[in-house]
Amino acid sequence: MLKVRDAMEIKSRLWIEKEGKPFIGFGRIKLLKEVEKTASISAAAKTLKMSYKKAWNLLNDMDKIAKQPVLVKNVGGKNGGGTEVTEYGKTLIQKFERLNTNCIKFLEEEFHQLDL
Amino acid sequence: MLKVRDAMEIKSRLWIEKEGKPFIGFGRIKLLKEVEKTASISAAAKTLKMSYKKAWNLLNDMDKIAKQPVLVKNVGGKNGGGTEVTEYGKTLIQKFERLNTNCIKFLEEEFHQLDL
DNA sequence: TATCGTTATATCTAAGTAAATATAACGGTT
DNA sequence: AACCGTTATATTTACTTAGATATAACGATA
Repeated sequence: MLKVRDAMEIKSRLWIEKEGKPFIGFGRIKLLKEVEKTASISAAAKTLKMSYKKAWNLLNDMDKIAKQPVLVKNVGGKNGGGTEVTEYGKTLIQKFERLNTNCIKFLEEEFHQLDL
Repeated sequence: MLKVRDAMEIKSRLWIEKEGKPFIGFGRIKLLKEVEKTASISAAAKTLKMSYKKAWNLLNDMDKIAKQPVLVKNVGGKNGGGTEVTEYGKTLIQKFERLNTNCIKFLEEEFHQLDL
């Protein structure tokens, strides 16, 4: 017998590492998307209610690990500068989100034919 | 062109919640397996280098959430007592580990046909 | 050359979490 | 009844991590 409403739900988090160090994951992709939208690290940090330092650290670590540049940062100049997400960075967002979506779908299917 | 050795690797963590509260996940299942092996919370905590309190809390929370008892705890008596994992608890271990294995396999396949 | 908002970076403070410590309760065994 | 090793629980301490704060560097623009 199947229950109509089962409060149990499967959750998952996935991320990609390079040599044991985190490269991209849920939080970094969310941040990267916000940078893409605002073209600014500080603005992205603000909307995500995250300190600028933390955002900068996350993005910088990611950029150092990536085989191609993820960000183009401009210091000074018009409006103080800003940060753009490269085409490579945009593909990272797309690929990670697709992977995550597929994983969730897979897990939902597997989980629903389980009785805990 | 495919690289022979790509240091990038996909990682995942999955867990099951009930009404927003964690039910079982990587750490709890690992602990539960150790309790099954040693028939003792304190012994399991010691081998996993975890404080008894933390182990007890994790197991107790899990047990409270489960629809059936996961543990049979004996206080006092021969050897001070001990803790046994119920048949239901054993099925939880099996099902979670199978789910996790399947998920990893799925992600590996998806990930390997990705170029980051 | 003064201004502005950003990136870049260090340092200090706070908070949340884990760990350590202590102690009570328990009930077969001796 | 005393002992033992466990479960059960509270309280205190330590630590790691996150957050706040401060400040320098930058370079187009006016």
